[in-house]
Amino acid sequence: MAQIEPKTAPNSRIVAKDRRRQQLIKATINCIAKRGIAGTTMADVTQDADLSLGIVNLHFQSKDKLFEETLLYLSDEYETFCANALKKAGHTAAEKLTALAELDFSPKVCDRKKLAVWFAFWGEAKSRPTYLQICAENDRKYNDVVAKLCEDLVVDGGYTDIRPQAFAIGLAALTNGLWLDLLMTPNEINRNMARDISFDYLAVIFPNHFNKSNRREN
Amino acid sequence: MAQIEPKTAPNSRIVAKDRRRQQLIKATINCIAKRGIAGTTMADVTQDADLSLGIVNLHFQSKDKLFEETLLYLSDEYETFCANALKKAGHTAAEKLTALAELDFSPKVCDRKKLAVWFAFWGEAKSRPTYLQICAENDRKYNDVVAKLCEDLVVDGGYTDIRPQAFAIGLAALTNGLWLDLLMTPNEINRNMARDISFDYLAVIFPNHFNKSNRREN
Amino acid sequence: MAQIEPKTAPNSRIVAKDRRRQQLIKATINCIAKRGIAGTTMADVTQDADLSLGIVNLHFQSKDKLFEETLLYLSDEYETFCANALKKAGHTAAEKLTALAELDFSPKVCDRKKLAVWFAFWGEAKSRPTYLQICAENDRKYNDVVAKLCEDLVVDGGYTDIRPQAFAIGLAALTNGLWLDLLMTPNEINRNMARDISFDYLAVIFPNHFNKSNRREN
Amino acid sequence: MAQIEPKTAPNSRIVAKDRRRQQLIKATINCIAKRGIAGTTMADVTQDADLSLGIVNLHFQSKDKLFEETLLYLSDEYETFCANALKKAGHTAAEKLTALAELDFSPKVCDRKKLAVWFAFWGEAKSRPTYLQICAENDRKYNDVVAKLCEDLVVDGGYTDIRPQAFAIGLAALTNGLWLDLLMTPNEINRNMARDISFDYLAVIFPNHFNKSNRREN
DNA sequence: CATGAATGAGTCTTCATTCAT
DNA sequence: AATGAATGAAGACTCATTCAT
Repeated sequence: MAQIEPKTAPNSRIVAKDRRRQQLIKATINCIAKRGIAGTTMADVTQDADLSLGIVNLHFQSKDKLFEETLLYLSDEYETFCANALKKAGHTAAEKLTALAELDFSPKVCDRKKLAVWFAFWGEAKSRPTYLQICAENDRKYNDVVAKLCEDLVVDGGYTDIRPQAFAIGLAALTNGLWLDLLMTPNEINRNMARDISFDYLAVIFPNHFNKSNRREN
Repeated sequence: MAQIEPKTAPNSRIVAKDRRRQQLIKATINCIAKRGIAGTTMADVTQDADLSLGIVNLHFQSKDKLFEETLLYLSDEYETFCANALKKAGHTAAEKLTALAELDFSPKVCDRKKLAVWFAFWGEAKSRPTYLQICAENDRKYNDVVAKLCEDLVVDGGYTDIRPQAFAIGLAALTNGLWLDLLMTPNEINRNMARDISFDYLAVIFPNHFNKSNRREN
Repeated sequence: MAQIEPKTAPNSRIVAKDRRRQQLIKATINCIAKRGIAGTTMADVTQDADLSLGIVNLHFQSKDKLFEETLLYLSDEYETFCANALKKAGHTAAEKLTALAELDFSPKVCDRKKLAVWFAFWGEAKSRPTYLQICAENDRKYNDVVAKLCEDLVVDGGYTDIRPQAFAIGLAALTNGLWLDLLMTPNEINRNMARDISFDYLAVIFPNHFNKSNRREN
Repeated sequence: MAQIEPKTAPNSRIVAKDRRRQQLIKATINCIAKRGIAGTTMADVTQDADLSLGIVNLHFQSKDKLFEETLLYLSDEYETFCANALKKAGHTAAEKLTALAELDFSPKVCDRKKLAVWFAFWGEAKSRPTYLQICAENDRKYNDVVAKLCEDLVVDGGYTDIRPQAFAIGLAALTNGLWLDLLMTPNEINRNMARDISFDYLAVIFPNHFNKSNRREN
């Protein structure tokens, strides 16, 4: 309360610069979700951010760079979400896996706007080595975490015949596929249904650790 | 006179017209795979097809229409593949399900070029109602077929606690997610590995009908 | 007279293409003379040519290329003028040198519009390697021709103490310097005065072949 | 109080201001030589001067004004060089003419950087009345001085048939033309060669006052 | 005085579409 | 039916200039 907000702190300039960049990245996310990558112009982005047209080339060198940094932002944000979810979760592997799965279908990760942007970038990845690289790196990290947790479950639950890497790939694939459904057919599937399908997958693989949801109503 | 001139046969014009359209659609697929939707120009497409620049607007009204028809072409092609696979398959639901799963990871469906184009369209779908509609319709048809087969299996195998719709969504999601992996990280996963993951999913859901693959080498 | 102008000659397309390029180069010369290199926009050029904005990038790849080809055009044109002048001139070296000097101050070479463009390019040459190279090549050719003629005069006239290369450099330098005066102070010097100064230079160097002009009125 | 603080001395501000202006003009000369007039931005100039971007519009009103003042600076500098050269020279017209000719090919006048800037301005002069006026005024002053010296030589040497104005124009033209060669083809001509050609010109015009250089090696 | 982030008019360039041939 | 030169709207990017700090 009595604390003075240092408006003229020594590094206020740098802070402001970073804030501008974030502001532009947020606007870019909005625009890509609304208009797609092909349909998003610099004018769209700067108007959404309520800033002047020339500002993007001041803070990013080019449109390409802005888009790339937007993808990096999403990637970093997701990684942070995962790290926080794992930190807050209980100590068992099952609890951690649950936390990750819950995260993947929580509003802050799984809203149509963000999903649209992810798929927009994935859609361009084949023809954009930079996008491809960022996405692949992202995948790898997630798979490593999940595979590790799977190993712990296998040891703890006495499962046989489970390959952690394949399981991790499968779980991530299922999640991504469900996200696609949420993006494309929001009237036929919602976050809760998707989460249930995901947990059911965990339940059939690790019956000793997860129970099948019997919910038919969502 | 009595000579048959196939080139001027009554409906040869229509055939030629259709051939041109196909030629352009194939070129469009090549170009989108190579350059993405945003990066594909009319000049790219017509050069790839070895045709003149003006021809697209002659056979399709516009670039938008060409892209839309390209998506429709892919959609129809996939539907035809499914129909043929089901026709050739044995009469049991398990055999039919197997045929579909094999199809999804067969070279003619699951090559990186085509996957790239599918994801390119999915990436734009949120901001393009026409794309969205075509994709959603596609999904619906596939889900209906799979759900129906699932019902048969449930009846036949005495499974309880399986919701056919959710299973169909899950199987499709898993497939789409695995396609994404094949597109993004072709060095870490290949068609056979993906197919095995898919079949393992079938095996844990329907243990009486499918066996887990025990292959560790692919 | 009875000859039919083949409007649809087999190579009419190519002819047309070349004509467009010339049209644009002519317009570029006009614009550079009027507005300078820095002040000439693509819109200026295409408006002057009464063509559409996009046409430059159709026939030349870029503004830079257009300017470069404009310089090449001027260079080639001057070379052709020289060749023709030498062809038409008498057979003696003095006659040929006279023809070149007359050419340099004739209306078709020495009008303020063209001089302005030459100096515009020379002004940018230091910072534009391509311009520099074209101009240097141009200089070299002219010097070689003049030096050769000078050698003939030396032999013929029994001059001693004349270095052909230095003379050629001097004559060209004088011409270029006079052009600068014609460009900058057209009220104080005109083509005839400049030509007389040039011929006086020839006369003092080769008194046996050239007479000093005694004109005081121009 | 009684202490003299040079930094806050009565006119220190004006001095500092002038120093900044000079600093910026020097930087402008560097940049124009390196990048040309078209290619020189305010950012280039201020970076070269190691000053902040906004400072130009503080000390000069605009880019145009900065460039204009740069040309004026060069013009004034040259005039000062001439005045000093004439002051230091002997009392005869021949000595004074020699001093001017030496100056024109001395390192402080005749280095490629400065020549590049002169030609850059001359190249824009046709389309920039202000540049044209400054350059023309410059020429006029130089011509007047040289014509006056020429008159003295004529009287002193008993030459006939020499028009001082034409001679002055010719000498200046030769100098400017040689500068162009030094700028464009530095590998084929150097300052000494150019000076010799200039002095040879003096020698053939005023054989009683100047001797032909017989140097063949430079 | 000095700074440099911000602005936005101005430019080059691209490219879908048209249309004379 | 086919061609490809031409068009011009639209977009990315530059950069002189402003102004809050």
